[in-house]
Formats: sequence, structure tokens, C-alpha cells
Amino acid sequence: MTLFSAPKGTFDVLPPASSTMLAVREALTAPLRTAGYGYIETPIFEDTALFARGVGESTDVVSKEMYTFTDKGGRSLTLRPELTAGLMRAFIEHKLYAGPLPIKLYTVGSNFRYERPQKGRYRHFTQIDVEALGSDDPALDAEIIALALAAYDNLGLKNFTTQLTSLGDQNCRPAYRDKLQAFLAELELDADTRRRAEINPLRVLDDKRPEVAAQLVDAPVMSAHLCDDCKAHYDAVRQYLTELGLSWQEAPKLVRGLDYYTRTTFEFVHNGLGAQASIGGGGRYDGLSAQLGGPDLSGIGWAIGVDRTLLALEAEDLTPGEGGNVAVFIVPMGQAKSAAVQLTARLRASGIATDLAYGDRGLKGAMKAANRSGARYAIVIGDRDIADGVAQVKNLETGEQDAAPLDALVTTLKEKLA
RNA sequence: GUGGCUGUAGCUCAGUUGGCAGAGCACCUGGUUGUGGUCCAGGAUGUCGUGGGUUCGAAUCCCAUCAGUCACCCCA
Repeated sequence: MTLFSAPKGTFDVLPPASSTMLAVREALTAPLRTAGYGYIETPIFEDTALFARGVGESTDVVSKEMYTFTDKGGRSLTLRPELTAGLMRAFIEHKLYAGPLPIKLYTVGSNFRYERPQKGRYRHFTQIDVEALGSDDPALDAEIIALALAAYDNLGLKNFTTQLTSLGDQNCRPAYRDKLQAFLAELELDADTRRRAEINPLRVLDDKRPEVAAQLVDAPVMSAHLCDDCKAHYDAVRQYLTELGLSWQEAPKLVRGLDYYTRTTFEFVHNGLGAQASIGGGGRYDGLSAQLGGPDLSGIGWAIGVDRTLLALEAEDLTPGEGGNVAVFIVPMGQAKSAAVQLTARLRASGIATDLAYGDRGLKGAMKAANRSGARYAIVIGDRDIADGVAQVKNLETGEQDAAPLDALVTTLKEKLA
């Protein structure tokens, strides 16, 4: 029983699994840099009101999941529950819209939501977030989706689908919303769900309880009620995706948890994660900038959950980035410790990943450490070797060992490791 | 916020009707004083999640609580 443990809903990422985490971040961000997206960092906490206005008062995220605190100056601040609101704030505050549009940004960082933890859902989680701001070109929607798919492809991920739909805009959604509300009013629903139908009827469509889902089979869907502009936009997005050779599933009942989404909306759903199956998702948010006091500019982006992507890789037995072992392990004997310390530094400086047996445990213990380090070669160096100007180079896989001149050791090892 | 399951060694887990706290793996030492991975011998390791109750006696039964886990609501 230890005194402290990681707070509820959080976890530590330890080696060797942490190398997979680093590989995930690299694989997911590399395609962004080749597509003109610039890295941005924003604070991990923001004015509470930013999230209330940006994410939406009616969302669960804002109404019950925020880590909100008052600082010593009496300000109400909140640990960010998602990344888009902070990026939009920076976009507006620094008038990035004054330059050429669209502005393309990405970031990676921690997010916090006070939720009951379960598989794939934690109170602290990491997302990679990408945003293209200031253009409503449907080709940009396709680019954003293609970038996510390229990232997954980098990682070798296969068992997921792309769920796609359009949520309409300010012109067509209100009429649809009324129609949906009228439909929902006729159903047998519990009080909670009824309340949700009043506040945000679209979200009821997402209900997984069989008794509710059964009643929703014939519910009206947004994609059948799009106005001409939205329909044309959505058709264009799908055409670009097709031309890029990408596939997706129409998901007319797809609902996202944040209020700011408009038009194109998508989610990447993996089949190996349990109930929290979405590994990433996003969409267009054409009203968000204006809502936060900026110019009336459109935007589109996605967030990919790093932790959930890790779970997805695990489900597919993929371990990108694994390895990371040293190549060479040095075993000193007798009075050769100083020589071994210097040799270690020399090999490292020449680019050979090297570790040293610490702790003076004796030859047997040091060889055991060499074996467990995963190194391909052990270098045994003792008084006799130094006197002869050599070191013993032992191949730990085959057990073969021969003496190599010390002054040519770097070259010898590089040849053996090549 | 609601519900199910689980808490015993570093890890995976046994533990009988309530009667001395166990195994495998891992770790350490030695067999082999200049050689690991195999083998043999030996060794260390516990708030039985925590607090209370019942009992001569509790890892075991009862209550509470905390944590983990999965699911619901919701979301990455």
C-alpha cells in the first residue's frame, strides 16, 4: 500500500510502452507538417467563460465535467476540456485572420474532464488537434479527413471506419430541429431524455439504450433536410473524398458532443476499444469565431485521442516505436572502471547507443545486466585487456567473442552493428 | 451522478466448514574469483486495500469506506 497513487482517472505512461506513445505522436503529426500546418501552443487553462461560450452551455462537458477553479486574483479559470476553443481564442486575439487564409494550425496537449473513468476515457487525456481557419472550401474538409487517415495509415491501423454526415447550418438546422422535436415528443422517453430533447434534440439520436434506439429507427435525419447550399457543400466533400480514393460510411445519426459543429461532421470509430470506440473526430464550425467575438469566419478541424489511438494499436497488436534498446553494453572488471566510463562516453559520442554496468556487482551480475539490456554486443574490459590494448567484444546472440583493438573499437562496432 | 465485478508478495493468482500467509514467474546470492541467456542449490519479499463489527480465533462472515475495472449518461 503506497502513500500516493496517480489521481483517479489518470495514469502514468512507463517505458517501454512510452516509446509507442512517442511514435503515435510523431506518426499523427508528421502528415500535418507536410501539408502546411504550423505548430501552436496555448495555455492549459483558460477563462472559464471561453469554454462556456465556445463549447456550449448545454453540453455535458461544460455543465458537469469541467475542472474549474478560482485563482488568487479571483478569476474563474478552467483546465481545458478540449483544444479548439483555446486555439480559436488565440486566432482571434492575435488577429491571425488578417493574413492569408486559411490559417492552418495544429497542437498536441493535455485535456481534462471530470468524468467517471472507464476504458478509453480518462480525466486527463492527450489529444492532437488540427484546425484550418478562414475558408469554407469543401476541398479543405476533404484535406482534413485525408490527413487523419494518412496518420492512421502511418501507424498501420486498419480496423476502423470513418463515419460521415452533415449537420447543416443556421439556415436549415432550425427547421429540422423543430421536426425532430415533434417526432421525439411522440415517443416513450424517460424524464432525462425528454429534457435533453428540449435542450439539444440531436443528441437524443445518439442514445445507445436499445429501448430508445428502437424508437429512433424512423427518426428524421439532418442529412435529408439540408438546404441547397449545405447539400452542395456536402456533395462536394464526398466527391473530393472519392477522388482521393478514400472510403467512409454515411452516419446520418452521428452526433458530436460539442455544440459548435456545423455542416461536415465525422468520427473515426475503432472496433477494438469497448464502449468508447471513437479514436478521433471533428468537423466544421463555421459560427465559432463569431460566437467568440471574432470575425465571421469558418473553420474545420479534428481532434485525435492519443490514448485511444494507443488502445487501438494494442487491439491490433501493433507496436510502432518499440525497441529503443542500447546496441552495446560495457562490462568493466577489476581496475578498468575508469577506462570503461570513458569508453562509454566515446561510443555514445560516436552515435552508438551504449550503456554501462553500474554497481560493481561482479562479472556474472554485469553480464546478466548486459543480457537484459537487450544490447547486441557486450564489451568486456579488464586489466589484462587494457594492458594488451584491446577489449573483448561478445555477440550476445551467438555467444561468439573476440578481442578488438581499443583504438579501433568505434569502427569495429559500427561494422558489426551495420 | 447510477449499476456490475474485483482488491492477498514486484507481476499473475491459489488459499478448503473461520484455525501458523502460499505457489508460479520475476528478483538476489552461490555452484563458475574473466563471461549472460539453459540447469542446480539457497535466499529476501506482505498494513491479506482501509476502518469497524461478530468470534476463543477473521484473508475467509457482516457493515461501512477507498481504489481499480467494465458498462450507463456522455465523450477523445
